[in-house]
Amino acid sequence: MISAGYQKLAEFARRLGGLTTGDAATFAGAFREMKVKKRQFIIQPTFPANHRNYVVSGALRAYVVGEEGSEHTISFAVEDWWITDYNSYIYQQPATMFVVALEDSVVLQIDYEHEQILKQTNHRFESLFRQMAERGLAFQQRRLIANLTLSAEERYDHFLQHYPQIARRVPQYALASYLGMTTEFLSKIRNNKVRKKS
Amino acid sequence: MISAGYQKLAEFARRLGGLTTGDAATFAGAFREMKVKKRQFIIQPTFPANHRNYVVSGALRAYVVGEEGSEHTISFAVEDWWITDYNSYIYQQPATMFVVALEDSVVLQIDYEHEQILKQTNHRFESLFRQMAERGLAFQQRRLIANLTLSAEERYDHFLQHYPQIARRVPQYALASYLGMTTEFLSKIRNNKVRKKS
DNA sequence: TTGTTCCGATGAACCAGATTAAGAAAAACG
DNA sequence: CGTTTTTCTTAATCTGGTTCATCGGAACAA
Repeated sequence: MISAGYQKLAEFARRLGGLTTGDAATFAGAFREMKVKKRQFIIQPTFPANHRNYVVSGALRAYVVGEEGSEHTISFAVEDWWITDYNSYIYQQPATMFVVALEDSVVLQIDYEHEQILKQTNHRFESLFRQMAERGLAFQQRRLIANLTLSAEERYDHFLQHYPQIARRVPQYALASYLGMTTEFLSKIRNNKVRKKS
Repeated sequence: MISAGYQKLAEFARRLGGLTTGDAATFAGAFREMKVKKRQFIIQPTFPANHRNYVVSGALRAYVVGEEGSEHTISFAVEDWWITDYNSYIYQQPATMFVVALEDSVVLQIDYEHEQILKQTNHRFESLFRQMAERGLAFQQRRLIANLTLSAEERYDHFLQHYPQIARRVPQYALASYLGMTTEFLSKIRNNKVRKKS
């Protein structure tokens, strides 16, 4: 009996990559399951990020720490999302991010070498990874636009609109640092304590 | 006699994708050359971005226009770089960006359908596009970190360090809006008119 | 159960960077 | 060329968001 996690991942591969059931199973089979406790790290600076992680359940957060010690959230991942220090993973260089579990979670990990083999053995796997990267890139670009274009309050509203589940689920300090503002200010926005125009 | 532009693109494909000389020529052959005059647009909102553009010479700029009419530069592209409205291109939806030439330029364009055919016909082409997307994603992530982590002045210094040629080449208003600040403030930074700490 | 540590709320003082307005310099153009 | 348009500079003023400091509650450990 295959775990529910592997089935979710296989379904993901079938949906996005158009893989056959057999190929999807092969794909998922290259991953190994890992349980992560709340507050446990799966990626830390200095060490290279050796895995790409598919989230089966729970929630994780990637962040960097600035000069003065302030944390800046780079990404969240909940069920059916992916997370890693992408820059570290693809270039196989030391990570600059932390990736930590916000809740007890289950992830499926593939390591760099296995991923290379997968991509070489089947054109469709290669295509799947390409699509994941392209979607990630498009996502990042949309986020960048939001950051450049919107005010703090608008960024929060925008996030709420697009990811209401996540906004409710992650701690406020994590969301604030994702949106590029302080916890205090997000608190004020949430409680409507910000002077509005007119 | 093949134009110098096609040779540059073929060289790019050989270098990044590890293509044979023959494959690289096939790859480059799927593109068509286009001359773009300064101030000419190659992508505009409403129309879908039908092409991925490789810059042979010149410089281009992608930007969005916010509510109130302010421009925000999303990316620059000079020789040997790529540019398009990625979100529009991969999902084949109406563009939200403008892409305009900052100088008279020459670009090589491939349209969406031709790209799909390329990817299907040769695993190595698929792999090349995957790598381009991955690098783009890693690049975006580094930029996001810089935006979240650094002050306006630090962002400028950081950019200068990494892309001194571009900083000198593009108009100041374009650079300022790329770095997420006003032209006026960038002017102050450049002329050391910003109050420094101690 | 009682510390202890973490997390969010609130308010006052402060500041990095925006806005506004005007002119100077440089580039485009006929 | 000279003229027109675009780009850059400077300075005064203003503001969205930060910083700092304090408090209350919830989660957590022992």
